[in-house]
Amino acid sequence: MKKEKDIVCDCEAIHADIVNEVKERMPLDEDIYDLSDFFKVLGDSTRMRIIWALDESEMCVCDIAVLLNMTKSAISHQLRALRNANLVKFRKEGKTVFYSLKDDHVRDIYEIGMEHIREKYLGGQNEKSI
Amino acid sequence: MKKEKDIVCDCEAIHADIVNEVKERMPLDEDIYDLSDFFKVLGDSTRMRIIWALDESEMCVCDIAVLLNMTKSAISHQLRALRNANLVKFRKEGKTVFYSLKDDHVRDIYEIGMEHIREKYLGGQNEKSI
DNA sequence: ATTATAGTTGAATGAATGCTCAATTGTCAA
DNA sequence: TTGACAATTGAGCATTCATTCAACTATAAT
Repeated sequence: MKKEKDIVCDCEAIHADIVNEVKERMPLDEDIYDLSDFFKVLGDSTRMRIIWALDESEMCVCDIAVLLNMTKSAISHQLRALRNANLVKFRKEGKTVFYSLKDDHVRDIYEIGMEHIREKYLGGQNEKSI
Repeated sequence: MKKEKDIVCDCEAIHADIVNEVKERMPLDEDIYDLSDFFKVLGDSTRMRIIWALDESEMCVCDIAVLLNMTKSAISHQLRALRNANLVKFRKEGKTVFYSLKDDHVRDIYEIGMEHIREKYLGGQNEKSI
């Protein structure tokens, strides 16, 4: 543990007024952590493919594994992450477990994400010399 | 044309019809990677705090470092990630570099994120898995 | 009970990643 | 030029994380 008095930063605030003002408005660390943890779940291509697939249709673990050409174990691990993030729900039917998206938040979110991605290339602010 | 020979999964598709149907609708891998990479940038608490701070006010690297109690180097590294993700822009003024948010997408995105987080605890029927 | 299948879990491993440290660039002022 | 400061960069290190592997549970059929 570090002592509170330790100066972590190797500089002084250049604009102390702005820093202090922003500091007062900063949200709780807990909220920041929750939010970034949530996005962290979306920040993996395997989980994103699972989400995309479940947005098309409810599917069992085996189906997803075949679809994505991965092992059931790998899929199951990632489904747990999605469950913990409250992004998917499931129902059991015999030996089979069917997963599906929990709500429409995910759809909204990756639509905005795609919008941003597209603008990144359309707006071509740099290195797009046409 | 594709044989099912190169299947890595340790199982057969239980519902082949659904799998094939979803497979046709799956987006390009490249789009999936771009999208998950985008969310990956938001999936870190330091970067999320920077974004939140820049949403309040334009700031220089040193200000952000003091605000978050981190080194300029650490902040600079993360700002580069945010630049690469097209989330922030900057302007130089002498030795100082001022960063700010590039557009309103970020705001929209973390508002939806917060909405999801809140519902997670309100509706929370997800129990701990042992 | 035995066998088979669907799914989960924990440990291990290799890759990805965030921060630190040291060196460097670029700018301003004596 | 010299020194100081803002900022960037690359290497090294420690931690995190996704996948693999093996073992395990649970359900169904014979």
